[in-house]
Amino acid sequence: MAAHGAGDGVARQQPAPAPRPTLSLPPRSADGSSFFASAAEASPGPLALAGSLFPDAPSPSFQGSFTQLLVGAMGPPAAPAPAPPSPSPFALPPGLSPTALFSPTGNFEISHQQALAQVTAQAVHSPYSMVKEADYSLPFSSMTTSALASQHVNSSASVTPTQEIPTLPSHTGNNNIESTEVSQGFQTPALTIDKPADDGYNWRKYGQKAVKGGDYPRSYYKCTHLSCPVKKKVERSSDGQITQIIYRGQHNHQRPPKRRSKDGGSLLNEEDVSSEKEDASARSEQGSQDHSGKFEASNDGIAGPSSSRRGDGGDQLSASSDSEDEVKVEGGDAGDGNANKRHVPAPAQRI
DNA sequence: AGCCTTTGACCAGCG
DNA sequence: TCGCTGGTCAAAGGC
Repeated sequence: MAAHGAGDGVARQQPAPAPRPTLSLPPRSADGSSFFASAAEASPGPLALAGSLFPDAPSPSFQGSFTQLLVGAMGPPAAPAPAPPSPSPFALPPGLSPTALFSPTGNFEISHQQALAQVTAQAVHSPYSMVKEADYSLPFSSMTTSALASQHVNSSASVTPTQEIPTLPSHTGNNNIESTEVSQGFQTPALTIDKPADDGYNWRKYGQKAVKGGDYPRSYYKCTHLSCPVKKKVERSSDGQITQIIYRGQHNHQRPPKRRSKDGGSLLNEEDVSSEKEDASARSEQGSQDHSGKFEASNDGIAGPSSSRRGDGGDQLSASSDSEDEVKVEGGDAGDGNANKRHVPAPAQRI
């Protein structure tokens, strides 16, 4: 109720033509019914998934931009570590040492600061730590990088790529995909930009709502690509910093070719090109990770004036699976950076 | 001119 | 069955 505001100046009259299908994406998206998971088949599992995420993470291109991210995985001292199936559920990118994120045992060995330090250093390349929500509930002690990141970020404020991880290829051939959420925890920049994450895709915000558990409104974004079903939810902290990003679905297209690299400068060129190539091939095997693996810092994730945002036409997936993948990305900075649910009493009220 | 963001309302699922 | 919450739609406005 409160959230749903009561009166608005816009008296929205609905002719109520026809009951809209739950997920039906209007004209823009063709099938709106379910999130495809074609890629799902290809994905071996979280591990592979993660691994594929950062295939070539360490790339010079990153330097300029991604500063933040990462760290999310560092949890408070006593991480529950529900004993995941395997010691380290996630394959980290070459450049990133696992220890920075998790200890082999599942516990976090390093202290915040340490981790931070390492992470920071490495974060530049690969920011993520993925956690399967289902498996763990890592309380991300946020803050960590944020401060740090913020510094970096500040320099390139407008560029802040925030977190990326477009859509994981899918999470694996999981059986219970229903609500499986892979959460990747990493911190986000202290930046407060509207564009939550520039993963190279263009997103359109289609909604915002104050969720109960969260203090702040959660924003809903859709990939603007024609028939791309990918959506993402972005939660922010009081500062406006992104605390969590949940990707849902997989891109059935490649990243938009052109992306202005204003500040970040280096992002796409090389990667883009190569990524596209890889994409094609990779897609068959991995789904759509390619993008995931690359972090591009571009400031215009969404409103990129330059390229034609829509209509690349790349839809080939047969969207036919109901598996919805949700990938969580946490960027926290809020003190509570709790991964899954933070119990925040006050449901932020929207002004 | 077109796209994106904002924002209230509607709808469905769940407890 | 009712109420709550989350998710999505769609009009209006802005860039």
